[in-house]
Order: sequence, then structure tokens, then C-alpha cells
Amino acid sequence: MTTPLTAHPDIVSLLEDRGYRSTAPRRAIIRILEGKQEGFTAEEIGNELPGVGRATIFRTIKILMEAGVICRLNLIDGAPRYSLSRVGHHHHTVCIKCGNVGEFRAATVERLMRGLGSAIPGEIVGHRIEVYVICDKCGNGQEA
Amino acid sequence: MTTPLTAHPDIVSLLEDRGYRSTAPRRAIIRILEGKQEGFTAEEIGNELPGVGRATIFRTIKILMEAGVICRLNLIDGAPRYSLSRVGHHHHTVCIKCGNVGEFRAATVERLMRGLGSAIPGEIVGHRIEVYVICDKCGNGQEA
DNA sequence: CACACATTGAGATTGAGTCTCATTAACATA
DNA sequence: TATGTTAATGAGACTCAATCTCAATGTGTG
Repeated sequence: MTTPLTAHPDIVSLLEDRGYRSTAPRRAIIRILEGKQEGFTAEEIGNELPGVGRATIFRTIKILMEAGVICRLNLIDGAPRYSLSRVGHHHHTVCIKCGNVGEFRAATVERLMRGLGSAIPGEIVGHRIEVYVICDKCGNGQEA
Repeated sequence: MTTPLTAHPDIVSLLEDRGYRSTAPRRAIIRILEGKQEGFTAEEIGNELPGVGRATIFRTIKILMEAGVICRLNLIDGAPRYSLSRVGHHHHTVCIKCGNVGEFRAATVERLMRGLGSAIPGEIVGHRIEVYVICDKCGNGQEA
């Protein structure tokens, strides 16, 4: 598929629309984020921006999550990974070998969820699906 | 000695089958676990067993997870919750208000997952689904 | 420009979970 | 039952992600 590029001004102004100021650290973080095609950890971002404090990294990640720009994946092992949301509602694939994160959407999933209502007590307000894979890169050549 | 054994020989012997010893702390933890119908945190268990060290709580939780007796839910906020696996492969419902955890199985989900293969690059090796709900208890009475 | 206040960074703090290690308990065997 | 081997325990130090505190700084506005 084509690679949907996200332009920085979008995200910055998206934050401005939510009442946040456009600051140098925030712009820097957003720029790094957009360079990453796969998931990333908060630490990775911090390493690439030595001038920016840890707290700011996490604060920015938080407001970006609230704004729906990125989303967090709590994997079973290792640090949580974040990834840019390129499309609105979506789910994730996670390679169990390299940890890379992908996105997918599936109308079937959403249809299924609606159908699930009868099987589950209470009112369904959301869902989250993670599909664990061995990605093409890890599956092709070397088995570790 | 003097072990007022209740009806959880299942789990204890399951651990014994895996080469683990039946110790008083482990039996105590398992007894607490079985009393919980909903999810629980490691801290909760610790609070109910002041005589048992934190490390032991976590060690026991870990081997119970490896044995498939309980499973962990990394929720977005708050401490991870654990819950007894009553059935083999299943998924979870989480009440976003009280945090209670339920289980469900749905053949449709599994069927769907198999069908998803064509839409996802790489080899699917597993999946995890969480359905967020407002449970009957929280939905009935008081809305915030 | 100047002010109000949102934002920042450094470092302290929290909270889950792990590790270390000396002590203790479990279990098999004699 | 005593004994020895080895697993398991608890106390507390430690790790790591994330949050909080707070004085200093930066941003947008009037």
C-alpha cells in the first residue's frame, strides 16, 4: 500500500486547536515521531533529543495520545511502545521477534464487535485488538 | 503442617506437576486468588497476606501465568490486573468504571482471526482482544 | 513591550516488578 | 526420624517507566 505521510504542521496545529502552545520541545518530539515508521519507546525519543527532559517527553506523549495522534501498546514484555495513528480507528500487529508495530483496519472486526453485544454483559464502549505476528523481515531469513 | 486445605488441590497439584513445591505461601496465594471472582492486582494479594513477602507474591503470580492459571491485563491506566483463567483460550471484558474483568470466548473471533491472515503481512501467531464495557453494576445505578 | 501563565528541566518520587543473598522449608532417601 | 540437597522465602536494594514538584523560562496576547 502507499505510505500515508503525515505532515508536521497538522499535528502541531492539532495541538494548538486543543489549547496547547507550540513549543520547541514539542515540535522536536513530533518531528522525531514522524520519522519513525514503526513503533517507538519513550526512551528512544529521549535519546534522540538529549536537550529535552524526560518529563517533557512523557508529557508530550501523553497529550499526543489524548489527541489521538499516537497510541500506546502495552506489550507483555519490554517497555511500552508508541506508534503514530495514521488512520482513525485501527488495531495493531506486533512482531514477537523484533517488536515492530503495524496497523490494520478490518470492517469485519467492527461488525463482529457489534454482534458480540449479545454475548457480553454490560454495555460495550470500546475494544482493542492486538495480533501477534512474525513479520516478513523476521520470518524470511534467519531464525534466531 | 496443619494445612486447612480447601478445594484448590487442582492448582497446587498443577504446579507440582510442573516441578514446583507446595509451600505455605503459594497455597495461601492460590487460596486468595480463588476467592476473587474478578480481576485483582498484585498489591491486593499482598495486602491480604501481610506475612508473605512481595517478591514471593510476584514470583508466584509469574509461575501461575506460565502455567496458564491466571493471565495479566495491561490496562491503559492503573496497575495491571490479573485474573483466573477459567477457560483455556479466551478474551477479556474490562469495565472502564470499576475495572472488573470478565472472560468470554467467541468462536466467531477465532474464525475471523484466521480470515485476517490475508489482510496482514507476516505470519499470525496469536492475538489478544480486550472489550471495554460499562458493566451492569456500574451502568445501572449512578452515572457520574 | 510587558504581563499572565503554560511549559520546561532537573531531580525527587511513585509504583510495578526483579534481583541478591542469607536463612528456611520441602521432599526424597536412608 | 534424621539427614542432606535443593527449592523457596523474605527483606531490602535495585531497575525502569512514568509522574510530581517547583523554580526558571518561553509563548501568545493585549
